[in-house]
Amino acid sequence: MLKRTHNCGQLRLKDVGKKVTLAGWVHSYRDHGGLVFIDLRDKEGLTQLVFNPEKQPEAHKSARTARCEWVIAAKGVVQPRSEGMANPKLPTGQIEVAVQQLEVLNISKTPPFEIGEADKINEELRLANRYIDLRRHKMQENLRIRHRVTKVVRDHFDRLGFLEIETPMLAKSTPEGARDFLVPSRLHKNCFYALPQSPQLFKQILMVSGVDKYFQIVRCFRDEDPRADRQAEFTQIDVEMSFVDSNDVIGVHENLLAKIWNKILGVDVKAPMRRMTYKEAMDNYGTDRPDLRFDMKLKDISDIAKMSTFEVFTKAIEAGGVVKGLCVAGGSEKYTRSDIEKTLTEFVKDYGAKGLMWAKVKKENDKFVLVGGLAKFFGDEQIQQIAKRFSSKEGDLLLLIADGEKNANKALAPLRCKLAKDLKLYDEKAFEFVWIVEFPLLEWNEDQKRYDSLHHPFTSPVPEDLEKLESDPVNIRSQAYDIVVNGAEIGGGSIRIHKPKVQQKVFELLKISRKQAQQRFGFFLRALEYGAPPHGGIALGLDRIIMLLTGTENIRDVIAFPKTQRGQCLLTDAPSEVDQRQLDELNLRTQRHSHAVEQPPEEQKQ
RNA sequence: GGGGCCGUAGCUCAAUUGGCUAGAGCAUCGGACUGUCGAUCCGAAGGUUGAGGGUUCGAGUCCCUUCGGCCUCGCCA
Repeated sequence: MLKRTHNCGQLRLKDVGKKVTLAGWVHSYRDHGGLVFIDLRDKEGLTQLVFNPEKQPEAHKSARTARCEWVIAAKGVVQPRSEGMANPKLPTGQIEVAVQQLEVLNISKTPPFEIGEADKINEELRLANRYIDLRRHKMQENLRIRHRVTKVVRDHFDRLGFLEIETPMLAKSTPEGARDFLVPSRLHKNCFYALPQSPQLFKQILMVSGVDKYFQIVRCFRDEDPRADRQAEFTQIDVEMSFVDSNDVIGVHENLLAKIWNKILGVDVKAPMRRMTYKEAMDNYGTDRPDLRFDMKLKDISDIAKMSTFEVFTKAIEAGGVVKGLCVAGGSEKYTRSDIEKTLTEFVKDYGAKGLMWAKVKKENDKFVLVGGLAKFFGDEQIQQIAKRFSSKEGDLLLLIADGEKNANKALAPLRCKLAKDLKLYDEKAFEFVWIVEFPLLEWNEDQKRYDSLHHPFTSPVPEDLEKLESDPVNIRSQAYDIVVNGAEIGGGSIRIHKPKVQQKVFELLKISRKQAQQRFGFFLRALEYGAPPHGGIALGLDRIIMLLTGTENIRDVIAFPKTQRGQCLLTDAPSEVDQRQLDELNLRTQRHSHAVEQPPEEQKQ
C-alpha cells in the first residue's frame, strides 16, 4: 500500500518538485479523454491530481475508472499550475500533483447524496447515512471545533489545579426534575439504575471528599421531548469548587468562555462580563435569558392602562395582572393590520396569550396620537404618557398584552425575539454575554400547594435571606447564576447548601418529608454531616456552546451521532426490541408480551 | 398529549380547476474530448408520487387512516 507523505490541505508552491504521496477520497473528477483531473479530499482539504496519458498511461487508465468517494492513494510530483490555471478557491489551488502511480484502496457505491451539496439534503437521509454526511467540510469543521473547545476546557482547568473525575453512569433514580432513563438491574431483581441527569450530588460529595476543584466533560440524560437545541443525551462541562463564593465561580468561567471565544473565533469577549438580576431581566425582557443584541425593552404600563376605558385592560389589572408590551421602532410601516392581527396574534397565542392589542404611533401638531384598535380607549394625556414610557417615535408600533405578569412575559419575550429577527435589528455575528444573578430560591406551585426550587434543591440562599426561610420563603434570593449568550442559556450553577439543617429546611418547603429525603438523598445528607466545606459550581452546556461557535441552530449538527425528535438513531436503528432471553435475565416482561400471554389462544383469530 | 410544515427518479425540485405516456438539473451508465476545477458535448437508463383505503370516467393533486422527518406548545428540578 502506498503510504501518504502529506495531507490534502498541505501542499503549496514551495513544495513544487517534491515527490509526494497523498491518500483520500475522490471528491470529484473531470475526464477530458486525454487529461484526467481528480480532486482528492481528506480531512485537511482538497488537492488536484492530474493524470497525463502520455507520461503515465497506466495511472491515467486507472484514473478514468475512478468515481466519487472511491478511496485512492496517489504518488507523484508537485508541480505549479500554469498561468491562469490556479484555483483561488482552494488553499492548494496554485499547485497540483502529477500522478505517476495510482492505487485504488477501495471502491465505493454511488453515495446516497452528493458530498458537496449536502446543505440542502433532507436531514433524515443525512442521519441514516451519517458517515457520508460527516465527510462534508462543514461537519468536519464542527467536529474539529468541538474537539478544540474541549481541549481549551481541559487545559484551562488543569492549569487552575482542577481534577477531571468520572462519576457513575449507572446511578440512583431521583424522581425530581426531568424524567429518568432507567436501566434494569440483573443482579437486583425489580430494581433500576437511572442514567444521570447530571452528576450533581456526586460532585458535591467530591467536595466533601476534599477534592476541592473538580470538573468533568460528561454525558447527561433527560428523557424529555427534544427540540432544535435540545437532545435527550447531551454533554455538560460540569464543575464544582470548594471554599468559594459566586464571584469566584463566575470569574473562573467567564475567563474560560472568553478564552474559548478567543481561540475558536478570534473574538475578544470582555471579562468581567455584564451582570443582571433576575428581576431586571424579567421586568425588561420577560425572560431569565434575555437576548441583549438588541434593545426593545418591555414596559409595564398598568398604571396608565388602568385609567383607560378598555375593559380588557382594566379588568386584567383589577385581577392583579398587568398591561405590558413593547414598542417596535418603525413597526407601523413594516407590519400591516393583517400582519398584526393574524401573524403576530397567532404567534403570541402559541405561548398562551389570549390576545394582542396594538396601536400605531403618529404625531400631529407635536403631539402623539394613536391609530388603530386601542386609540379610542385612551385620553390624550394617557397617550402622551404611554409614548413617553416607550420613548416612542412617529411610525412606531405598540404591542400590548393584558394578563397575569407571568403569562404576559411568557408571550412577550418570544415576541420580542421574533420581531427583532424579522426586522434584522441585530448583528447575527455579535455575541452578548450576561450573567443572570439573584434568582429567587423558590417558586410557589399553585397546583401542588408547595414551593418548587427554581434551580435545584441544593442551591444555597443568600445568607441575609436565611431568616426568611420561615417567614417569607418566596422572597428568598438564591446564590444561583446563569450565563446567557444571545438569548440562549449556556450554563447555570449555584453556591450549594453545605449545612444539613439548612438543607433539611429547604426540603420542608419543597414538601419533601424527612422520610422521602432519607430515601432519595440519604447518602448525600449523611455526607453533609461530616464536615462539608462551603462549595459551589456550575454546568455549562457544551452542545449549545458549540452551536453558538459554529453558527448553527440545529443541535444535531454539533453531535456526531445524534437522535431524531422521537429519540431514534437512524444510523443504528436504536432503540430496538431485544431477545426474550435478555428480558428473562432481567426479570422483565413488556406490556405487549404480557398482553399476548393474557389473550386467549387461537380461537379469537379467524 | 396538542398545533403547524413536509414526504414525487439515487439527490434537489417541477407538474394550471382533478385531465395526454409524471418532467428538469445533478448523480449513474455508454460514447466524444489534452488544462479542467459546478468541465463541456452527444446518447441511454432511471418512478408502487412514503404506505393503505375511499371519492371519481379519471387522483401526485380531494377525503380518511397510517408511517416517517422537521418546527413548536406542554415537558426539560
